[in-house]
Amino acid sequence: MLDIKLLRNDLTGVAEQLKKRNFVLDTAQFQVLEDKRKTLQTATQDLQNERNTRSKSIGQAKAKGEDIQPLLAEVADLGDKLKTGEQDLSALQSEIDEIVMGIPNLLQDTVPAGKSEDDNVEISTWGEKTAFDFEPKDHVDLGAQNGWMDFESASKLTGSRFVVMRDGMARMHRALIQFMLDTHTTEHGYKEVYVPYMVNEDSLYGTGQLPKFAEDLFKLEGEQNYYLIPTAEVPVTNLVRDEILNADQLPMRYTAHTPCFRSEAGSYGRDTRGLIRQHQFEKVELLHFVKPEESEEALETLKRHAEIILEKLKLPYRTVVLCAGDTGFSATKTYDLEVWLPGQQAYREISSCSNMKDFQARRMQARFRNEQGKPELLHTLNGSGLAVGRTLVAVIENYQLEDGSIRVPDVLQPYMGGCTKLA
RNA sequence: GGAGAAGUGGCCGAGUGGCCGAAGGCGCUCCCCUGCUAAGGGAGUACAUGGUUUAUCCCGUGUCGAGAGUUCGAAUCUCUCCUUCUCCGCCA
Repeated sequence: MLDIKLLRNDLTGVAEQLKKRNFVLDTAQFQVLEDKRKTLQTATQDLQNERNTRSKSIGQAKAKGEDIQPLLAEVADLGDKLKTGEQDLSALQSEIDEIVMGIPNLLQDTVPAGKSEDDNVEISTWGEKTAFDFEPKDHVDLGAQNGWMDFESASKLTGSRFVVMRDGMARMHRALIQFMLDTHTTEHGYKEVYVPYMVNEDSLYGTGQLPKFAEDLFKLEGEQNYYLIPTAEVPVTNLVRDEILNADQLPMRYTAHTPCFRSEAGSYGRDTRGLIRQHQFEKVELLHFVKPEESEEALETLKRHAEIILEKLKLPYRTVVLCAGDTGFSATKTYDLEVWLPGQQAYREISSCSNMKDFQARRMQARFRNEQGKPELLHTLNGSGLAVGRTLVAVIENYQLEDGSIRVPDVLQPYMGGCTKLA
């Protein structure tokens, strides 16, 4: 969430900046609620003050053995007045909170204008689009051999947008996870964490999936109100919720492999073929917790760590910076890595790296002790390093041979017992 | 799942209705003393938030696991919930 003080002091400025996102902030409504809040809060606190002062004098009088009956009579009607005041204030406060929680983050100046993904700006490319002297197949056709990728069985077991993988494909999928984690922990300085795949509502509020994006989540039945995680970002970022870290603990870098569960409501008909858009997929996530002045550079570092995975796998890709209209709710700036898929003759998103600055930290009260010894909100960043299922798609499409067999990338061979080819 | 105990500041820990935002200790910061080391003395040190402020200061409000209640007044009493620990049971 945004800083409420910023909204109070510069409401029109904030509204102006949000236009870049096509987000319309009802400033008049906010102003009215804020004015009411100010009056009501001051009045209520005055009443509380009066109650406290009087109660104190009753205590003192009683201690001296004086008659407190007259004093009690004076306070008689205070309680009711106070109660209504407190209730009204808390109702008003929730109304304001709901509005503030629904406001997206402000964008960095370097984010290009634009409405949709068509306006994203390419900033770099790596590798040549893989050339074939035959007609390359897409991953669904390649995966159909030997039952490597079996969508029919998955739909029998569960439904659409799931997959069963077998044999070498399942092994390569697992190898990718190990390879990514090992690279990040041994070469990029990340700490590996294992976290719950179900989280409570507080965690989802902390990272911003709630209250606005509940329809994207799988909620479990039962009394606990747990949700399946849509990304490791949720449990890992919430590790610092309500914590005050020492400055020397920053920067903190975590990597985690988790499955991710997404309802994909609203994406009916999109990417229905193959592995691209599933209800359940694996992801290796990268997270940084940093001091505010370090976060913009940290985004470059994090993005680079994700790029290196693609380069080690020798997969051609490009990096784009998302335009204003395509940048996610909590982010100030996002880079997407898009890998080349010969089967689709297109670049497809395989990693998304974002700097949330203090937007999540404020919701979570995630802080560190600064040089003055005062708690200060830290900045959070996260990115995929990488989405495993889509990486598998990229590997098999780019490494396919004419007979449908698939070469194993050099860096994966040690993770597959030296296997060099899936056939 | 059954029985019991407990949750207080960065940490440990006292506190059973008013003088408690909270003793004491540890840690940390500043100062003094001490010609190394070791040790000693003094002061300060929770968070959020409202008013005011560039910021501090100041004044107020809220917060002792969470929520509700009793009361003029709750860390303290009552209820519900959550979490942790111990013992028993079950179990990958």
